[in-house]
Amino acid sequence: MAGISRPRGTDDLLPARVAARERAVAVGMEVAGRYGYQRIETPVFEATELFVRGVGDTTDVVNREMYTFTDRGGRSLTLRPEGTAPAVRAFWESDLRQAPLPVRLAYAGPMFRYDRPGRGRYRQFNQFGVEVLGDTEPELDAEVIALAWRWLAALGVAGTSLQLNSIGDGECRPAYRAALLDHFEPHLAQLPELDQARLRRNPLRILDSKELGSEELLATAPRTTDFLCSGCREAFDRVLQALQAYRIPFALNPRLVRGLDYYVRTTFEVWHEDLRGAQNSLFGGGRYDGLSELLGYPAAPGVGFAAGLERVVLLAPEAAGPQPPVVFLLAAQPAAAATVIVLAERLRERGHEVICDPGRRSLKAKMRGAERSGAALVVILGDAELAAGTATVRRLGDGHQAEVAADDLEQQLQVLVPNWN
RNA sequence: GUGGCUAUAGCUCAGUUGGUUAGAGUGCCAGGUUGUGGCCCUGGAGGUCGAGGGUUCAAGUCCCUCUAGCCACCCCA
Repeated sequence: MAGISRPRGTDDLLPARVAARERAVAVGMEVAGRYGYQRIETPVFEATELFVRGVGDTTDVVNREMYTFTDRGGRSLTLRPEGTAPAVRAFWESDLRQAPLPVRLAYAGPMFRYDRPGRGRYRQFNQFGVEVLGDTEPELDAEVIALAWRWLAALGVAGTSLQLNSIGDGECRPAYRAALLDHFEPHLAQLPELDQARLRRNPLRILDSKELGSEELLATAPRTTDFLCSGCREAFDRVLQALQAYRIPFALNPRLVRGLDYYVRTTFEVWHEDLRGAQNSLFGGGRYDGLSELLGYPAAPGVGFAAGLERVVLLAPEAAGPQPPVVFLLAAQPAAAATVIVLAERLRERGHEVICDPGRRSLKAKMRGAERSGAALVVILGDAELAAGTATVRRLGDGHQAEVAADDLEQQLQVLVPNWN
């Protein structure tokens, strides 16, 4: 087809899919509200520096996936690739910092990453996420996970598994990193090229390698959880205990490392069996106690998660909720057109959903239109009704039909459809 | 960013070894006598066969480039 098509990796949402996504967000905000989280919105673009410093300049997100541009004032701006760094910035720039800690926040909105598109992966995608700022209590990690878990349950998403790990902090991670390097270094030459590069750039990343040549070495590699310092060890134990109290099943996954640099201690992802291969991650998150300082602010520990709404919606069963009854008002003859419009407006003012067809098409065509619109009732006005001051009301479905006084239309409609609201 | 597969009406797809005006189902519009939907019947609109080049007497069918989607990798949501 000629003409201009939408940019790669973007999508037009038709009414049914808009409704599905809005439902996912609404349910998420409702569940979050029950845990005391309040919604915020931050700009879609931010200073580029916010992500370079927050997410980390060794990450793919920053290296090659950012939509960065210079505005007319010479500032380098970036369409946000994630929501955590903006939330921390907003915390410090607003009076949230004076609120009692911890601050519990929820957000939803579009994110942008210049990645190669595929099923469940878009260049503009939507996330729902929460952040808890200003507190290091490990039970908060479990709270965030619980909230996310309940959200999926409320949407009817089944077949998920919670993958959990602790990657330590500034105190114990250097020792672990050294042990990891010791383990792989003697065999460096035999490793696939990709994994050699990983060891150089970001050693932890080798843990989620899927390269065949590394399998054996990975199986015997040291585990993050064996190197935790006492602080991290105790915190992780408390997370596990809290999750048990929440009755949330989890799978310990010592090879779960996350791609963003700011994570410490708890990391987690939720996987789904039907999302094959690369895009099996429904959402991910973790603790990021050092992020605030990376951004140049005072310390503010935090924990949170972000979920990909496109992937969640892909797995959520259709919610075919009860549709409000719709009235279809039509003119049988041109003379009734004005009256049809007047009556339609009167019903709309009272909150009813009304489709109006005062045009010149045949009655038969209009009736077919009414049928296909999904309306519950048709109101017909023509020469006969005008002369008598009445309206003909027909119930689609069973074909019941009645003549009612036009002035009394709304009340008569309620009689014909008992559960009218 | 790497490799592979795919691309024909709004949608789902046919289209035989390259050969006349490219089809079906569904959807859409209109009719089947005068003011009535669903079922049925009939008719109509709608495609520069993703875009651009090339080979050939002849290309939807073969070749190249580009674009987009899907799969695997990379990475993540």
